[in-house]
Amino acid sequence: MSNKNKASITELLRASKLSITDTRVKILELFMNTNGALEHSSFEKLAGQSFDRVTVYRTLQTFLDKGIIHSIPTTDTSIRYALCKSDCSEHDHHDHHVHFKCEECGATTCLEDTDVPEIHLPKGYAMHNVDVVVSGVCNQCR
Amino acid sequence: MSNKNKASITELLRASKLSITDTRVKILELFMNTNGALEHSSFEKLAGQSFDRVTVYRTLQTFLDKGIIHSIPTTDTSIRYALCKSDCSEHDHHDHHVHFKCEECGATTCLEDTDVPEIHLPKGYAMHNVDVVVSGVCNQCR
DNA sequence: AGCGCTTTTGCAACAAAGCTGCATAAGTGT
DNA sequence: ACACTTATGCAGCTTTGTTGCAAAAGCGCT
Repeated sequence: MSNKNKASITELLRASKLSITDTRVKILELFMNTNGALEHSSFEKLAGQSFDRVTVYRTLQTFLDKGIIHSIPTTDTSIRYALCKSDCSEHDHHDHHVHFKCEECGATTCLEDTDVPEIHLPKGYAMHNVDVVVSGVCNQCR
Repeated sequence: MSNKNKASITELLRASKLSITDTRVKILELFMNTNGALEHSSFEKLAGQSFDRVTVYRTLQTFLDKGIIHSIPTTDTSIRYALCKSDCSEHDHHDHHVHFKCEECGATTCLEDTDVPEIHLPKGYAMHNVDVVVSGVCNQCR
């Protein structure tokens, strides 16, 4: 982890009006070092026993509320989270990229450059958010 | 539940080479009576204690394997299931419609007539399946 | 209808994921 | 450095999902 990233983590937390704690810094470091989505169990594996399960849940929830991370829908029972791009915030959340889940390595990644196409709903439906999850084989696994 | 539906349930099970049991018939009835996706806890609410939790899990897994139902990704911890259209089967599964989750009533429905638009992945990615989940307010809740 | 064989079911026990309340610890502004 | 607020850790609990095994139900055959 470079000093540059450390500094930007501090900045990010401050911008969200969150106090800077070991847990939050560590979890954000993990997100930045991992190019992809993390589920809860990842944190225990990556960070060991260094902090309590409950703290991880609460930290993730806080980050969600502040728009620092977003959740990715899955067909299994765990919830995956990924860092939001810099132009997301608590009240203005635009997360219009495609999520890709690799069937080989299991990793879920955000394809930032793949736009979600426009979807036309039937009459009477109001659209707030669109999640697209593509499954297949990623460029690393072929 | 009409006799017509009862007959078609029997047919459906037979076509999938599954024996016809009370649990399977009852669960399929619940699917047919509910215009939308069901999560596990729904079955306990709708069917009461009439069968064991484990049986429900195993029945749903069997239906998934046979292509009778499909799972819908969610950002919460439970898995939702919906009936597949008649032209799905174990080996030829085409479930190219949009799923809609209403933020008011919480219901998840399949918008059979809303096609999933084509998505162009970056080079090196192979696409097997696309899931689209739109959240917003449904036509019933406005 | 009855018989044997296979498949399903129900039970018990377990594992993982997630939440809540409360006391302690750490961060923040002055 | 101090008081105040916020975050963490612990204990305990709920929900969700799984596995192994014995009993029960469904199915094909006569």
